[in-house]
Amino acid sequence: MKLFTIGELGKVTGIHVETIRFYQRRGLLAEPQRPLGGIRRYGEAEAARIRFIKSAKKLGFSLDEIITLLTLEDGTHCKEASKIAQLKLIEVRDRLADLRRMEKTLSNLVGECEKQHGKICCPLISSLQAH
Amino acid sequence: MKLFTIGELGKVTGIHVETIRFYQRRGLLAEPQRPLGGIRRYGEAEAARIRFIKSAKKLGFSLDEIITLLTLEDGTHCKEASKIAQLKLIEVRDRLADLRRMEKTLSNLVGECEKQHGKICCPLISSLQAH
DNA sequence: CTTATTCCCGTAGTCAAGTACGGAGTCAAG
DNA sequence: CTTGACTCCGTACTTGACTACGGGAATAAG
Repeated sequence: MKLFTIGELGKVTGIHVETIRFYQRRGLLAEPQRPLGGIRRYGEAEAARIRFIKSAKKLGFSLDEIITLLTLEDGTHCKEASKIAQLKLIEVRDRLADLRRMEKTLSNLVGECEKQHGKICCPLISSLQAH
Repeated sequence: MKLFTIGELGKVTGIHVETIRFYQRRGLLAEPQRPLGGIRRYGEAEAARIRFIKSAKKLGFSLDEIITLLTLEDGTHCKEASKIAQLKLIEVRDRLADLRRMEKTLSNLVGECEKQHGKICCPLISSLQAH
């Protein structure tokens, strides 16, 4: 099992070292114990956690929401986890619907745009109307 | 065709008035001409545009990206629009894949969590692994 | 051993996206 | 025709999420 320094961790995840340290302060990531004044080492689990944060951010979740999502991972308090998961699931499905509409509209647009010269061709806004 | 004041527009869209004015300054929304020192009026089109901005934000797009998306709507310069749309489409599909994985994991979690007492039950992070 | 690189940690600065404020103008109800 | 709510506009403040800085410690390479 390979161990990284924080710099290497930053490199493999594509996240700035200072940002990783910021996530640690914000409680998204635990700081491994350092061997008596030495340097902390990180494993694949931490890298995975950071990649998860990265993806969730891209999907529009705030750091606070991501903290909530990450507590689901822990496997402790399953009952509450299930409740939170249900709520998050609703949000996720909502976003999925919006994204699907957007995807459809964009792909139509790409396909049709050049054919319909001079016509109003981009009903993107209406794609997200069914609030 | 009903016309709103900015306050009413804020109410029907659920967006703070100051935020609407901020969007106008940022160029996401045109300010309708005001009748000689009078008060501006807005229609359904503006409301739709704001709802679109709201949805796109929720999906993790920045205001600058949303400006780009909105230019697609205009119907002018179809060729460039098509190019931009293709790029955005890739992003959107990428997000869709992530969201689908998250959705699947969450719904599994909700279904399975209570059955598997005491087991580690929440492999949420791994759901976004296949970056 | 020295020197360069990287780590540690606290503090401060930046940027995007709002949100608040205050004074002057407008409008609709009574 | 006044009063209260709302608009307009500019400026300033706040929040979330980083990003940079600086001085001292640790480790790796020569």
